[in-house]
Amino acid sequence: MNFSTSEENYLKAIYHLQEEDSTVSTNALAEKLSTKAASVTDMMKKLSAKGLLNYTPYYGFSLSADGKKIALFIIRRHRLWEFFLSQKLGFSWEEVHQLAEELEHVSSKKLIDRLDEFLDFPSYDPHGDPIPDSKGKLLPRNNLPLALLPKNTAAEVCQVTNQSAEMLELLKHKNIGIGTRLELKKHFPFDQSIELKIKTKTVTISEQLAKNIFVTYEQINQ
Amino acid sequence: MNFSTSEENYLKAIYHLQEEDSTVSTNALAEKLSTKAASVTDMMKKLSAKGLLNYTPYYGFSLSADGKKIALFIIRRHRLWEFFLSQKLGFSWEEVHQLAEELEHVSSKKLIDRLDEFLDFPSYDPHGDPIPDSKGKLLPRNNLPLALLPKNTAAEVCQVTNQSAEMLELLKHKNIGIGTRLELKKHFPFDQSIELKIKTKTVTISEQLAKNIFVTYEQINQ
DNA sequence: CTAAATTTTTAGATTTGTCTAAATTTTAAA
DNA sequence: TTTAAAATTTAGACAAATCTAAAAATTTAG
Repeated sequence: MNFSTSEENYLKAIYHLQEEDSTVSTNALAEKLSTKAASVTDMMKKLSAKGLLNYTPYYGFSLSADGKKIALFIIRRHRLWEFFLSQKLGFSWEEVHQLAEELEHVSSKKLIDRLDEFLDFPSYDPHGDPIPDSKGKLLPRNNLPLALLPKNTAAEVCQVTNQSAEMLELLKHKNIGIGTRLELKKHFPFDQSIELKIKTKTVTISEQLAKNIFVTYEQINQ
Repeated sequence: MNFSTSEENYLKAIYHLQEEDSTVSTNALAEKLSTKAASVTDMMKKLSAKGLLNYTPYYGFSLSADGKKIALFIIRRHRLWEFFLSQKLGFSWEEVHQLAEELEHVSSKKLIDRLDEFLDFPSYDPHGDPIPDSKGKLLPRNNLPLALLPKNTAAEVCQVTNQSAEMLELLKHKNIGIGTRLELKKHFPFDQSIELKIKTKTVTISEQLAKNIFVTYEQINQ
């Protein structure tokens, strides 16, 4: 099935509002989408009829299993484009979102899967939000300050706080960005500096820099 | 000014039809866009009112200077995306067009200029059609079989005829694709093989392969 | 537990892009 | 040069997505 840009925007907005509250109200959605309550009601009838929503008039709505699946694919497209714009085209994190809002509606699955591959299957977008994989699965967001990463464990940079020009310059020089895969090798108590392995190289990072870098790694099944 | 997807498609179609005939008829445009003559007339009134067309009812239409400029920017977006899809995501030349039809309507100038830079400012798309530069200028299309390129002249691969898997495998091995910059160094009459310089490397090409590769180079101002 | 306030839905209108069918204009042919 | 054929435009309708204003349902407060 194919959806209009407008339908997709509604599905995505409902998904995000559901992260806060399991049921979404007409007004909340209208505000999120900068539209009017009456327009929301109209669209809710439409999405309900397509089986994407659980909707009881006057009592709010939530995504059905189908609706949730579609929302995750839209979010996948959005976040992969954000990653591309940031990593490959050098856009700043503020610019990336608006552009991805447009690109996300190009819906070819093959295109998105190829883009994913081209980007080396990143798990997190430039804002540190997880990117659903090609089956719609999301990694849990378990961001960890780099300094707390267990040693010799494959991890991925998923968020970088502080976006000052100075810090970005330093990160660029060290070839570290969102999606960079690394391992923590050594930790020196004297100045809290750490040594990382990135691909085959060894890189040293100061305490100040490490504080601003967050990583995730595959948790061992418990 | 901003244009709807539909307006953009009309402008682009008129531009292409004008390459054949300087004036475009309602029916020709309707057929090109798989729509009805009445819809075309409606849109022509709209584009006329915006000053993008020269339009005399019953006598066809042509793009105004403004309309042409906009059409060229849309074509720029289309062809840069085609180049990206082919070179970076590995799509075949048949698949590329349909996907670019959607991507071309994302209209941020900054995005397209960055994409252009990322792709290293290619002059030709995967079909060998010239890509307008950021000012809307098109290189003339002066495709030349690789074997006829003057020696020691910087040139760019702009078209590859024959898309058999075997040939693509060979091209890939030799790191040759649309946009590859090269110079002809030597030509051996014995077997008509040629030697090229690509970046800093020397590459040998058989007569059969050379026949399928077309290049352009900057003509000296005459 | 009623009445006011709030939220949501309905009714009816608007815009964009499209369509069919009818009317008009141009072109071509006898 | 008149008339039939072809091309184009106009008129009127429709679907999608939106809006405003009014009506209906729910919530909250006294």
